[in-house]
Amino acid sequence: MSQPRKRDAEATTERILVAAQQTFHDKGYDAATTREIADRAGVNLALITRYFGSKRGLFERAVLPHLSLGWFLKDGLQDGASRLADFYVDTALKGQFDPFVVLLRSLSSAEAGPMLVDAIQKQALDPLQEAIGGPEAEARATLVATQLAGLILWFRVMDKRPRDVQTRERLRKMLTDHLSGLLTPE
Amino acid sequence: MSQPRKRDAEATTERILVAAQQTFHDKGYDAATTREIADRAGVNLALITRYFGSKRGLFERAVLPHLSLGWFLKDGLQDGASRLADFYVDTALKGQFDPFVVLLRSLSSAEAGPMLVDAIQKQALDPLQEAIGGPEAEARATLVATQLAGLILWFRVMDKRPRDVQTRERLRKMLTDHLSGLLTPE
DNA sequence: GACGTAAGTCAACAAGCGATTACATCTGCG
DNA sequence: CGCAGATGTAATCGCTTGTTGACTTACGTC
Repeated sequence: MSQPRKRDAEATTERILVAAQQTFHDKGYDAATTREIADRAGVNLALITRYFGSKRGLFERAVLPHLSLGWFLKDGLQDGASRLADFYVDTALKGQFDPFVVLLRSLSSAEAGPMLVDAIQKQALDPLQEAIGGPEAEARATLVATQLAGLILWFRVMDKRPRDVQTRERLRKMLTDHLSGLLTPE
Repeated sequence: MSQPRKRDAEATTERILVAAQQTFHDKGYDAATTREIADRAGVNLALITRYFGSKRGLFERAVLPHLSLGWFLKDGLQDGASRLADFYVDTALKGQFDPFVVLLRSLSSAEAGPMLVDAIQKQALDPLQEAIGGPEAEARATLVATQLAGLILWFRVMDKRPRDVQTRERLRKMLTDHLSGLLTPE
């Protein structure tokens, strides 16, 4: 059994990364302060600069790599519509780290905004468009992306997820139909 | 001919309001500084406090009253789908004041966020839901709102409006069909 | 033309921010 | 053991922010 070392750079960077994800999720890039991240990690403020160079460097490692849509695309587009609808309407994530929520809460940031826009294009939209294929791919991918972005905004950022199950069930069904028509040419 | 007065409180407040709309549109609530607003208005910084009490007071008068969907709902829902699609896909507003863009860029703000969420519910979503009517009204209104919010995000905040007219035309048509199905029960 | 008040100006404050510095302490290795 | 480098700490720097209060200037009235 390896005794947990009192000084362990690897464990410390990991604690900082997790604290950073939580804090960026809750506040967005600008409003999240390095002091709060350090406090949540139970770590001295200066260690953020030491291990990640800057607040920006921390953001690049804590958030940017997770913007991929790979978890969805890797299983192909069959059943894609219902899988997306289930995940975004039925699944209630209580404040858990979601990189797309970070994106929505960091749009106004002059520093983080451009990074995020670039990352989501390359990691999410381009692959989705390619997976759809055909001459209408761009239009279809845009509608899928904007519909999902709006739902994340509504449910997870503005916290307006419908209370009653019946409404959610109607929503899930309508959304499934809509996405299904968009993902697979009829 | 009334000579423009050198000292005119009414004109000054108006200049501040316009400058505030532009600045909040470009930067969101937190990132917009009172100094930049004052500069854009060609006005002394302290006048913002004098006329509006605080940055928050200025925001409440410059942005909140414009979140209504009245411009759309007043003509009823017939042709509503194509009117919305035209406006959000075809119309290219170059950085002009759009209160919904301000909302998207101010989500992370602890001060402005709650105000905006509350205002959009009462001024936009509730009226839309009532206009649609029927047992499915909430689900339908939610899908309309999230689809439009996503488009505003994509086109006007992230600046990802498709370049070529053909893609936009496809997009406009698909969106019209989709919204049409949502706004009027089939 | 003096004068009171509305309109506008100026310098400064306290608070919070990211980043840096100099110092203390622990750990692994010879 | 003894020491060099890795790891952690505390204090502080320079900067920007919203807000404030005292000051100055212009306008309308008599």
